[in-house]
Amino acid sequence: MSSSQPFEASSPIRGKKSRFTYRHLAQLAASSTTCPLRVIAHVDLDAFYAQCEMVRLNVAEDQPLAVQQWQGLIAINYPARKFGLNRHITITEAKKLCPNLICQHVATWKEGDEKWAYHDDAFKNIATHKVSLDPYRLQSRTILACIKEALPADLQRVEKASVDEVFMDLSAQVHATMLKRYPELSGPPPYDDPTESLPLPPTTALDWQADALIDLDADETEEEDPDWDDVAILIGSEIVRTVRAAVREKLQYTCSGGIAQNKMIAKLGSAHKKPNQQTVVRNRAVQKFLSEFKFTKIRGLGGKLGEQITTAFKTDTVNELLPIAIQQLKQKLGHDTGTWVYQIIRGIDTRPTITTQEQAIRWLRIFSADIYSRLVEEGVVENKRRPKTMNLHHRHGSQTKSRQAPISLGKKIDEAGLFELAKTLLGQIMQEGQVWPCSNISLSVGGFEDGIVGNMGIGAFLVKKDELKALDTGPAINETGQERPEKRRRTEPYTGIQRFFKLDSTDEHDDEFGSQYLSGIDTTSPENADSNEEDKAASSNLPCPEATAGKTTLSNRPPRKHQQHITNYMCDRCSMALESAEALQSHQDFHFAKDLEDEERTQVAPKQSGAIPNNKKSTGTTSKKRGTRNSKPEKGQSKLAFG
DNA sequence: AAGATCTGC
DNA sequence: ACGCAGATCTT
Repeated sequence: MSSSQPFEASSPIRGKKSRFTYRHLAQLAASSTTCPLRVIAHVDLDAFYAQCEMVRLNVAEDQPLAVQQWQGLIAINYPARKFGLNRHITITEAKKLCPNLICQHVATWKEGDEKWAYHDDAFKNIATHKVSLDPYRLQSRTILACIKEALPADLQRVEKASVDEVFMDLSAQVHATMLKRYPELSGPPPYDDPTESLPLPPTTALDWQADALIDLDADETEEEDPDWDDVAILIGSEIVRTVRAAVREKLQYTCSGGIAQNKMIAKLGSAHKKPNQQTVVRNRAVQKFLSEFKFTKIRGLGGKLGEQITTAFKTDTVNELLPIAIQQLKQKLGHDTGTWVYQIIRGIDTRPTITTQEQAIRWLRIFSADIYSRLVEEGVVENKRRPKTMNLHHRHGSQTKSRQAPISLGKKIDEAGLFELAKTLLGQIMQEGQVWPCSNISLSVGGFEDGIVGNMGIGAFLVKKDELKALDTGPAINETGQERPEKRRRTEPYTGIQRFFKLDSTDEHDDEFGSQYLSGIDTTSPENADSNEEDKAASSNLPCPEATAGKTTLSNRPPRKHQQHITNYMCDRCSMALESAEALQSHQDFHFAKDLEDEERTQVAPKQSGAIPNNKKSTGTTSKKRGTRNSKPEKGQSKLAFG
């Protein structure tokens, strides 16, 4: 239990203002990922496989039980853990330590059977049986449905993170509850100015009930009045308690919860006290909470990257990593990874998502221009090389989708054509189910072929789309009835396994294709290179048969190498890309100020804002301005940052 | 699309 | 420390 005391009721301190504004409140309603009031919960089933078996076999709650897979144990319930059992001991050791233990083998498919079943003798039939985890997946689905049922249909945002974990963005629901409980928040902001501070919450004691409450950071005191983020997270905690009670009552399962401002902290929170408890990590407690961890506990740092950091900085604790300057981190880990680590150990795990089709299309315009400029460098204009397919990747929560399409033969490749094709692919992705908010969208072209110098004349423009598509995969004859040049045909993927020419491959060296393939464009250009010498050596002068543009990288994973990283912060109003959340915020405030000015001048609220750099009707203009990859983008303009 | 590798459980 | 599955990366 927490050692902290509950808040004392006291009168509001006059003259003090909330740190939050009406804009923040509106962002909360919209579940904006950058909202400082945001409430995220992580719910984790306790020893999940073991609980599944307990429920299935209807054994007593305090009965020690382990789930067996061949000769090993893959799950131990909490009663059994009291006997010192863990996943790495043998069955015999386990039984010795806990004679009363139930060892239940997982279900298996028996050779020839039509369905999996629980076989008593499975553990000695490893040769003829195959493990089935289907029972757990089925339970997982039932539990997820139960969780969703416990939340308001119109405000819920539930994301399945794994078979036994769920993230919930409670922001919208918390917002609704706040308005109900504190009617003073419902009114319009003073002067209709969303940058106005909210009134402070009344300082009646916040009732944290039985939650494990993480102590506040050293420089914070409980005596200070709570602000709205404390209220929001408290409401979130109430919701989580309700959800857990529903799962417990309807399905018998216990789970643990973490409530915090972002996914990373929420997940650490749910693991903090188990089983059957929930932990609240208030914003004012994040630093203290985090500093006590080994950073290898943080998602994404458990593996090679964590090892790399440990080696580089001779520590595995968050505390000792905190004083390391961001430049140092960048130097040892690369620009993107360094930046990510710097932020993640400070509990910062929030990047904006793409929330509308319009916003996605604005990115696609940028990506198309970027890819086109790379293609120009590749000699696409001179028909030296030509990509055959375009691929659009998309991510919504944990769900990813991708669509690809052939790039019409015969047609000249240009920026507008690429953009149109990209939009078509986006349309296809949007046709099936939930799409927004989207945490990752990326565009690539691939399947490069060397110089097509055949007679691809005016006839190409007279062929319908569908016919072109057929030609793409069909016989090696072009639309004018001519056979394709020999060189072209030889690069077709006959086998279904893709093969690539080296960029600089020649007729004499065709047989080497694929040997030096590198996925993703080499972004380690000299002027932007990070100081990882090994990487530089590996990537310089290597062929780049695939051009990828655009990653709005998922915030809860470290960035990857060899992937171009595009500034994630784009203004909704004018498509301008900014370097940071702070920059975006002040940029938007600029819009706001300008709107007010305009309003005063004209007395009529103009809906249109000022500059729209990327929405000019001719994409050609912007692409010229952006120029080739060698020209550094101007500050404040749409900008590509290279990792 | 298929195989390889990484990661977490 | 092992076996498995899902995600991500490579080809």
